[in-house]
Amino acid sequence: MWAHLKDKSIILPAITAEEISKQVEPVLREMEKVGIKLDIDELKRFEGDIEEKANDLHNRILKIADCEINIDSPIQLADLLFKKFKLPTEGLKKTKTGISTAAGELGKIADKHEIIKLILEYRELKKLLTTYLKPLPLLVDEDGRLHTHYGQDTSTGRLNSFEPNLQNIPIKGKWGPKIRGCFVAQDGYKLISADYSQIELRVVACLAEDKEMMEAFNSGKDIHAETAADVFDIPLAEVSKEQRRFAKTINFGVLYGMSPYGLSQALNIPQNDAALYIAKYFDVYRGIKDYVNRMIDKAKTDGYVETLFGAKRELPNINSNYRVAVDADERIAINSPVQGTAAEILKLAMIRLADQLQVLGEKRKAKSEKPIARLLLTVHDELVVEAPEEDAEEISKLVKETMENVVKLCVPIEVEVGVGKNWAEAK
DNA sequence: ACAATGGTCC
DNA sequence: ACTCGGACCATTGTA
Repeated sequence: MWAHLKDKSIILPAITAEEISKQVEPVLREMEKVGIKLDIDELKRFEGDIEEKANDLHNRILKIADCEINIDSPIQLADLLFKKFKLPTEGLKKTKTGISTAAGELGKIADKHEIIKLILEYRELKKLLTTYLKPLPLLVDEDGRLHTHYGQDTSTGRLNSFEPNLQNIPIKGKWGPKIRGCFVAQDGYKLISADYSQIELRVVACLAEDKEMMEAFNSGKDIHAETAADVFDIPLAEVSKEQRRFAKTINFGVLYGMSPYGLSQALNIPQNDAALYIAKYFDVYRGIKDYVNRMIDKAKTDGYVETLFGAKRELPNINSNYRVAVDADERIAINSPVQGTAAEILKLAMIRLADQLQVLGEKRKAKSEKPIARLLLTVHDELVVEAPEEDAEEISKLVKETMENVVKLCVPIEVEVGVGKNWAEAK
């Protein structure tokens, strides 16, 4: 499917998707066994702080509600907001059971009643408590380390993490970095975080062989600003914050098979405007437009699409009579090769890195008893490594080099590395 | 036990 | 009326 790419600037190792999955397997098992240290004392302190705040919010909400409802029940909450308080439901999404109380919907009526802000804040804290702060300490071993399990049974080839999932540890908001900061290096060690910069956009630029997007990656540092300049047809220096934000959303939207409606929702603009931006985007990035059409055609003809290393994704509904099902499969056809190829690049990097760290460990064995650097975590486009303090800077360079050179695409692959005592600091 | 709802991450 | 890719997990409420 991608054979035509391979005789150009792209250089891929001779390995199949199947073989990548097989070879990454022992790497995953070792990472599970090693685990990552959790600073339980620190986590408990945050738990106490947040529990107190959540309780306070809970009390204030019930006082305003002036009745005994369960705030955690969307049904009861909707009754309170839309029946008792008669808040406007116009423009709010509906669910099978009534009016949606999802954060995005409540945000739309946040200025209609003081209780909304309290509910949103309560929800945020409750989430942190029940999903992270309370359960995680129960799962650490006698050495204070947390051992996730990694799987590969996803539809795109990405890795998944469970019991516990360490791929959705908070990072945003006031508390995110504090919680991530509780994932720490063991004594005498540092954590190295290395993440691919815009890997999926770089991949699609290459799969699509889009001249303009390749140029953006080759020339500029800030791809979203470059895209804004291209789409709004202005010099890079004149791109406003707003325009960059738009461009960023469109760039992401492309990877997901965005519709005018989806973009209008994401940007909170009229659907007509969104349609115009998309049209302009595809006008500028002709190659991307062609890629989208090629993937849909391919799916309709063959019933599947595939990644750069040949992992297939079946699309059983692509020729169905139900438009929603067809639309859904079309979006998958657009996204899967991109997401899947990015996943393959990361897994390949893990295989290579594990290998190099192994070699390094053997060399060092003579001099020191200390285990050398070890791979701890993988989060889709990021790797977390634990290395002896004195080696951390050197190892971080090795990690970066390895990740950047595991394949050669038509645009440079860039990896951002950071070193720190904990996961938050390393990012 | 399971569906529905909601929320965290990339 | 509804709509954007891929995961995991908590809670409610029903079966």
